Amino acid sequence: MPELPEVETVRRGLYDLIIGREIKAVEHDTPKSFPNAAADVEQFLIGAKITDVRRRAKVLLIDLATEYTLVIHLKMTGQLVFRVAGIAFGAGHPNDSLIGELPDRSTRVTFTFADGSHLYFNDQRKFGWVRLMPTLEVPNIDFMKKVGPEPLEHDFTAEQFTERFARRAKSPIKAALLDQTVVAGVGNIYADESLWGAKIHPLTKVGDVTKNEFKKLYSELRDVMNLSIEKGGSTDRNYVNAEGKKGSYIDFARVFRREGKPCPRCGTTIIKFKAAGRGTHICPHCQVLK
DNA sequence: CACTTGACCTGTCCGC
DNA sequence: TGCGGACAGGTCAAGT
Repeated sequence: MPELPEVETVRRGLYDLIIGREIKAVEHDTPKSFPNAAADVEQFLIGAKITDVRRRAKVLLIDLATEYTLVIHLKMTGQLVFRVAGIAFGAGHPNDSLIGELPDRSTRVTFTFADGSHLYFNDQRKFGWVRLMPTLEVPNIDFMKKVGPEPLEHDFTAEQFTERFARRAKSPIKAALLDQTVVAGVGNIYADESLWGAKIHPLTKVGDVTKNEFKKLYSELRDVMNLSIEKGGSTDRNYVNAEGKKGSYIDFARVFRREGKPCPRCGTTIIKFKAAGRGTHICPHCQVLK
């Protein structure tokens, strides 16, 4: 579910809500969602205060004063929702809330803070996970060692972006865009949206994408991700922010989940097919396979 | 090493 | 209404 803009939205929300809070207890319904040794939990999590909330690619990092970090991946259906004790943000709230009382049946991990508030990790499909590890070891995780640069960093240039694709010359551009070791944080929504913006067919071989097309793809990807962060991310099904509310980027999407509707640029009917193993949306007039 | 496919899970939607 | 199958925003491991 969540891609870079969604994870960043959760990060910003959590940053404002949980910094300085002290963890009093943790419960989980499945070891898969929280695969940590009880001794580590007792020593480095319980009683620890939260000092920072960071993000790298689609991974959330909640730093603790014990110099341990909660490393969290939401995968397809993960949610991290904060609730003040006794107050249900879901009930009686405007219709931007997707969930009601917590915990619910998808709640996998519950953190209870010393003041009685809670942080819930919900995950319908159980692909996601929360792991506790020393802060200094986080960069040594295989994923962190292999993951590509952050596309929204100010000093990340179009030239660097283009170079990252060089070794994937024979891949369809969409598969390479989704490859986290090329560039961090791109998922199915922003791959389709940025390829439409740059007028590139998703099955175009990387080696056939011109320098100018890469330049356009680079700026479209950054624009679409920045716009999404501004809109609080995309809620297609499950995604909610740290307060349990939906994001609205999907209302601004040009092709994603808009099959059968007109292309906003030329009016041609948008089609959906399978590319790189994923549902893929294009305008067949604007995006032509070379 | 580059590239593709299937697996991991649960829920929902669509066609019969 | 019931049931089987396809599909869902992400990685991994194992295959070629």
